[in-house]
Amino acid sequence: MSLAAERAYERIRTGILNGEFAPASRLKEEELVRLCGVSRTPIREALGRLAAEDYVVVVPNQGAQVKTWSDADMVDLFELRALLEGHAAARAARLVSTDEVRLLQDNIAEMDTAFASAASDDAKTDTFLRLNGELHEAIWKAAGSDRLESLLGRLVEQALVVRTAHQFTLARIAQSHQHHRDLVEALAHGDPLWAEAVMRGHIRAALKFVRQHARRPVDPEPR
Amino acid sequence: MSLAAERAYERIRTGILNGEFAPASRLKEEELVRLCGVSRTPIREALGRLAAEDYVVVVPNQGAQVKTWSDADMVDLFELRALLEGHAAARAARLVSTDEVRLLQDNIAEMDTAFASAASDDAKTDTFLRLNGELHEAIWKAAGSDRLESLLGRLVEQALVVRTAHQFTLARIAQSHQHHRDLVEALAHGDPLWAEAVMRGHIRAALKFVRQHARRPVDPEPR
DNA sequence: CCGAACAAGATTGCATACTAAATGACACAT
DNA sequence: ATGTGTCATTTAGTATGCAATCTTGTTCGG
Repeated sequence: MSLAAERAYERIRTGILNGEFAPASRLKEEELVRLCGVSRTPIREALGRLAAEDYVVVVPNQGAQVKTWSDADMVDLFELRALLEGHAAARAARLVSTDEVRLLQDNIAEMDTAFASAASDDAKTDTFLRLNGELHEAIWKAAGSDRLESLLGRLVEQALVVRTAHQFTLARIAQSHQHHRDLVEALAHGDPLWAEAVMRGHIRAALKFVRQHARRPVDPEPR
Repeated sequence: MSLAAERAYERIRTGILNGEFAPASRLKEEELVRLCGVSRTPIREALGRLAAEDYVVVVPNQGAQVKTWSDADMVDLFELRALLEGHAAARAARLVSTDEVRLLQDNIAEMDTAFASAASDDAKTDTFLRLNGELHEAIWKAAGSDRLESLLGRLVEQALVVRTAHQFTLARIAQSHQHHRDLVEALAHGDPLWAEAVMRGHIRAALKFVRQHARRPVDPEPR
């Protein structure tokens, strides 16, 4: 996908992730033309890709709508994540190199530092979100399966759609950070069963958090 | 995706699955225009979707190529299948209805009949392939997760790309059929662990078969 | 007052023309 | 003879126009 289409894709995707386009809101092509500064052809290409990645649904002759996720969808999503990220953690425990372990330990240490600092809670949350993403991605990569890595990338991004609606508490971050600490310890020991168990627990805790703080499901926009 | 694009998609996809377009062969848009009888716009839409589903790779400004799968890719694919189909079988064992069990038992019985008949080996293979597909899909559906179902659909179709290269022996079909029989028994008993174990073994046996009969990987077409 | 049919407007689907990029062949220099 | 630069050809990327379809507001009949 080249320049114009790529730009449109990024722009629309970002808009969905940060809530600029509400769930179930309709995405009209002409509207997006004005927004992205490209013509309808690359817009359509971008929408097709977003549909393939489950960000939007495209109904023939009716255009695209931002996809809505039911509570059951979320449970499904996190169950799959637990299964696949657990699997990835187990594989990573077998395959991870000492260099990669060192990077993971650095990640933990950096978060420890951020906790100890005098920064605002928001700053700590931002740091956590960044380090969280880096740590998970490092584990996917260490699992040594391109397919698993890309599958997880997509699944997790879909979970991010709802995250904007949540406030992270420091307690929640501390809990998550402890999981990460356990995870890295399991990986450093090369213990697949341990790593898998911790990862599954980690994801299920995230699900519980999301469900507790869930917004009501949004009704489709009337046409 | 609407009429023209849908037709182009089906046409190209079928061509890839049945070997008309060899792995690594280049798919030029004008060529496909003549073949599918639609203009370039829906062709591009179809190629985009095929790329999202990993049938082809699209390099910007260089067009589309039929994707090639390395041996390691295949191992990866079947490992994921074992994990996810095992998971689906376990869920299905908990959720399956008596009606669905009856349909699965009918499926087994129909294959028994086909085995006992005087039909040619090819006819038996065709029947097996159909019933095999129906049985697996029934289990995915019984697992009660739309996301899992669609994920498995895509994963398994990718495995089909290599299947055209293989001759099924009657012995291989009989082995697979016995797995199916065990699977249905486990589901009828509502035993998730049993169902999952059988399914995992079933998929790993399929991997062994594919690898034993694998063609050499194809080099990308020179440009 | 409600519902169905219709018509005007809006929006998507598809084709095509134009632009930009990459490939390949040929000539030239080394 | 081989490597390199240039240019023609091929192919992909994008914009736009027209046709087909859907949406919606309105009117007419019940």
